[in-house]
Amino acid sequence: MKEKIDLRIVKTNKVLFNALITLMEQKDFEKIKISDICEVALINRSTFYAHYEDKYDLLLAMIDNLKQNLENELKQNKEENISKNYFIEFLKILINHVDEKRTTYNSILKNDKNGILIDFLIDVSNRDLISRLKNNNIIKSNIPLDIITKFYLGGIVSIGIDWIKNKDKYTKEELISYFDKLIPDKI
Amino acid sequence: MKEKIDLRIVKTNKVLFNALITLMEQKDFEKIKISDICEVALINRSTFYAHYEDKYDLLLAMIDNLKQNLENELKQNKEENISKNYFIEFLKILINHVDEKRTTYNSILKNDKNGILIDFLIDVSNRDLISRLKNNNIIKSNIPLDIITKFYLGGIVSIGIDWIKNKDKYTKEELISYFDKLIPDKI
DNA sequence: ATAAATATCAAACAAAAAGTTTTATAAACA
DNA sequence: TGTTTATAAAACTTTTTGTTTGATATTTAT
Repeated sequence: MKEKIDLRIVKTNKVLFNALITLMEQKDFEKIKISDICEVALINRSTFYAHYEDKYDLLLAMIDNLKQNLENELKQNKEENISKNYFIEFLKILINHVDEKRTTYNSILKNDKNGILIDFLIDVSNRDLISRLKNNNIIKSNIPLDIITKFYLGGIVSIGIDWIKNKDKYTKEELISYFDKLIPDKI
Repeated sequence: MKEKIDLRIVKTNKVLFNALITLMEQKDFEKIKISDICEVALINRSTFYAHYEDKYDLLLAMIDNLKQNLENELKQNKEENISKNYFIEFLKILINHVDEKRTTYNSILKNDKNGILIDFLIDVSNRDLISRLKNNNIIKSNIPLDIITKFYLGGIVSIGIDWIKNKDKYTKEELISYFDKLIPDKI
């Protein structure tokens, strides 16, 4: 089913991802040159072009990789842990995931690439959020469901962005308790 | 107090803004060349460099211009109309403003520049939102105020983005009623 | 209406970055 | 161990950026 990928390719991708993150911490995405990336990654420029069209292509691949990591962590938890409060469970995993990869997320957000992040969060969290909102007044209030989910996820991402940018402003536990209060369960 | 700006400069700025919007509808911001912009704007490339450092500089100027427009519309309304429900009033003006400049906002959002938009909205709407949230349970729930405002504004922007992208999915009136229901007044 | 100021244009230029190609080498695979 | 294939190195072309010059046209101010 899943083909083995040449170790060299895996390695090259890794150093490219790391180089991009490092550079995005230092300067605007727009100002980063492909030659900069290769220099930091210690690979040849022709090798870069063998894998990616341009730096934007590389960025998308990196974000896709992040998403896969998160999805794996979520799947693993679903198998082990069967709690009733799916959404809070989801938020805990999300927050831990982001916390562990804070540098990466920070560099993405610093460069205004959060539209991509919101889409991916919506994709990944929709079901759990809906399970939380079911049976409450909001969901009965004839507002379309996609509007409701966009609203709460937008709010979560907005706070999340602030949290990533301002490390140690709030603890993870505080964050979860805020979300818990702001997103209606049963009213 | 305010100095007169040479008509030629005003004109150049206008065609540059328009050209950028036109191009952002067609392709990614990253892929737009300064020579493209000048070609569409029908100005010389050296004229571009006389005004802006690069295309990002131009984008920021364009967004700043939008913000000033919105602020003027808000100020005007504040003088004419003294309603008690400041925040809904604010939302109405905001929605009309965005609707009139839909192409512009759409092109900005398509290109993942919404981080900038959220900051500017927070800047522009904070007071009215807080006036709405005062005296309700949320604000008494010992969640920091900036968390609360970020949450609701993030939600509003997230829905707004969807609305701009999917024209005519909901009417302006529906949109306002959704916001009104989703953002607690008194509970 | 005219003079002075200045923004734009045109064209040529230098420099930087992107992107391609070839061959040799080294690493991974089977 | 032999075969495959990714990477490196280096030279090269093309594209795009950014700057400079002087001539021209437009705007402003008198």
